Amino acid sequence: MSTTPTKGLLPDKRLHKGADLKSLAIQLGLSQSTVSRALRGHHAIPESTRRRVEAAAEAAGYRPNARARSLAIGRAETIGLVFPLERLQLPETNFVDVLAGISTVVTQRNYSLLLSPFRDDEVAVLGKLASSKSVDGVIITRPLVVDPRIALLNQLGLTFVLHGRTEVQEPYSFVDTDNDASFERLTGLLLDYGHRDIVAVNGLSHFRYAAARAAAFHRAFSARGLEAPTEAVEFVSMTEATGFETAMRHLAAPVRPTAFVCGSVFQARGVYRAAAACGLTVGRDLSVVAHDDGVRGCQATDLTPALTATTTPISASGEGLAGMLIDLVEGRIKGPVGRILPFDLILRDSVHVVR
Amino acid sequence: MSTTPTKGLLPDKRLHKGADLKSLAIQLGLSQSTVSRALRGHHAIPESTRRRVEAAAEAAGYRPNARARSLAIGRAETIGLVFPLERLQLPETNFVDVLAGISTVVTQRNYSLLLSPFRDDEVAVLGKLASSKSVDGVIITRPLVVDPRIALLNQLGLTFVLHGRTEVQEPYSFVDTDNDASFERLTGLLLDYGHRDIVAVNGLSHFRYAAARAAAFHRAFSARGLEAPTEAVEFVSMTEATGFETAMRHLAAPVRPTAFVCGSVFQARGVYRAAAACGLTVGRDLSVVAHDDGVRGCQATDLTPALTATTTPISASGEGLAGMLIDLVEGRIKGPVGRILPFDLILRDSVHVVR
DNA sequence: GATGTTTATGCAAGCGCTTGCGTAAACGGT
DNA sequence: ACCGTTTACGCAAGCGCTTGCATAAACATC
Repeated sequence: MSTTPTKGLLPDKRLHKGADLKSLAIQLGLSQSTVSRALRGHHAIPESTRRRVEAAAEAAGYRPNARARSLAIGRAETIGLVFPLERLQLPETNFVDVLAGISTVVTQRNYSLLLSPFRDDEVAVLGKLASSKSVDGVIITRPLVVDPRIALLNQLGLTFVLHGRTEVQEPYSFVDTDNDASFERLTGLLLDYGHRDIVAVNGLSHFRYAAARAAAFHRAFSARGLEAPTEAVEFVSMTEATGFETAMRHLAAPVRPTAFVCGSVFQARGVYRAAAACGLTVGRDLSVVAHDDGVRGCQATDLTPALTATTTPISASGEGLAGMLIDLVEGRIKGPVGRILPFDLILRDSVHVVR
Repeated sequence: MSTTPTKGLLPDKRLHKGADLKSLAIQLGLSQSTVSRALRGHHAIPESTRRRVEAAAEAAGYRPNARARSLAIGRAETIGLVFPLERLQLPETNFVDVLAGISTVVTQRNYSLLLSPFRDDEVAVLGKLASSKSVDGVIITRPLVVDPRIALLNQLGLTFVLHGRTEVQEPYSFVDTDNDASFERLTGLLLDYGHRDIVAVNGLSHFRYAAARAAAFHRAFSARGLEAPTEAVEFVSMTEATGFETAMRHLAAPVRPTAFVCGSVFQARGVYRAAAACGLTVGRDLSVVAHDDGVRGCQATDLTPALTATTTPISASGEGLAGMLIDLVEGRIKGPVGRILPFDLILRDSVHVVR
């Protein structure tokens, strides 16, 4: 008879309440060490024993107590994702895709994912995560131009990976999309179509990506021996409303821009609305292009005319982040490392030629 | 001098690498027991000592090792959220709001949130969570009409809370929105406006909420001494496309329905499109109402005409779930308990009167 | 001053696992 | 038959915390 009482039919072995190592060892007439090693596929354990142990473990529905194991091996086999709670509350679904990518890889690699949202005090959350040792590493997001978290985390000795880049001396690992090139390409496209009075509807200037995009915007001009008009770059939030307002303001100016390059499809949608409000037809009287972060429910193709935009694999960046972080904590790779994901430019119908 | 070497300026105490209990105890000239108890605010520790210990802990940036603590107290102070990965990938942002609510409360109550997505084998995930003891309890979602997970979890002895309800004998705790009443109310509204040929665009029939809504739909008829037309309830997925198809099919039938009651704004949007395709004006030739789960980027007010719909506090259900689960695992309440969140009906312009 | 009661603190045994080191048995070579 | 070498496994010491049970000092009681 088995030591685990069988209540009724057990359609699945996983239904057993898990026993512990000790009971399993006793039941097998082996020591805990041997059982543990057999289960971990240690060498020095003959194939025959391993099989026997594995069978028994399977039958008993045994799984090592994760907390005890963590304590013993000194790793949690868990990574944390630290983010402002609002990223789950705003319309910006972008983050959710990243999250999907992260959790895919984390699960694949047999890790756990700890969600650590914060309202204001990210530093406190990071400190807590580090000192309570509940995770082996963290993913942080939305870097500022010069981001203080890099120094903090290095000092805390907490392994981390940044989603994006930042302009600091300290070493850090990251995964980012190629914002810079994307924006340069979009701007270049407009310039090559003859546009000169171009307005960049950019993100908020304290975020590094926005700063980078502004620089890229200007680079596109200089690469062609041109100079961007003054006050051509607007640093505003990533919403439809700001896209609308910004566009309205510029369309009412004495020198009306002929094109807008936007940081997101949301903003582009606002620009479309402004165009309509001004009696302009996008793709004929006004050109609009954008960087498309693949936001759900707000696709470049949903607009009329369909929006010419660059596109990046959002959930792939989540996968990249998680994979890199796990490699880092397991010591499979040595940081700092960085990875920049490419973008695609998809030409649609929102750009017209200026003669 | 302090035992923690100070590297440069420390703008924040949280920057210290956390020491452990032992060092802290030695440094204070106390035993680990006393320090531990002082930190936990145990009685039998005089105020003076407590202060001294707390100050030292704060200064050293001490936080108990979560894994060791878990092991010792036998609880993980962590709850799990088990869900199909696709819920993060589909346009359905509903789930994200629930998640936001959950993480808010989890954080507030000083717990951690473990995300456990699965691709196919939810049973395996639950079994693993249970036997590896990595969480104190789990939140499960999307109940079937008769959901086998209830029995499974009860057998595994894993505390859980269900988001929704199911028709099983076994005890379970849950938080749900008042689907039944909501659908009955919507249907009743249409009936009271004189509609009789009403089509319910419902969710897939294996989900309990869809079954409940179908029943509610019929209840509304019988409450008025009426009978629903045959094949009035369509069990389809919650997308714009199925809303469109379903509506097109019915609008092409010999007896054309005068109203649709939809399970979500997505479906309603599809119905609107179908109406347009058939040259019908919603709110004049055709009535549409829906249950609004508050999906972002697809609001009842975004449609033209604005959609009459019921609305429920989605993130509140997340908060309810997390709060209930934690109360349960801490033994503050005894299960099973259930909570049904109310809905509001908001009248807009998508309903017309049939004489 | 002997006895009972608080009050303040420490000892040490876990929690369930991993792992360095030790050892007995089996093996191989000469 | 003797002595390395594997081979297969067990012992026991942790990992860092909590907590039941002691203990010692201080105080009150008669």
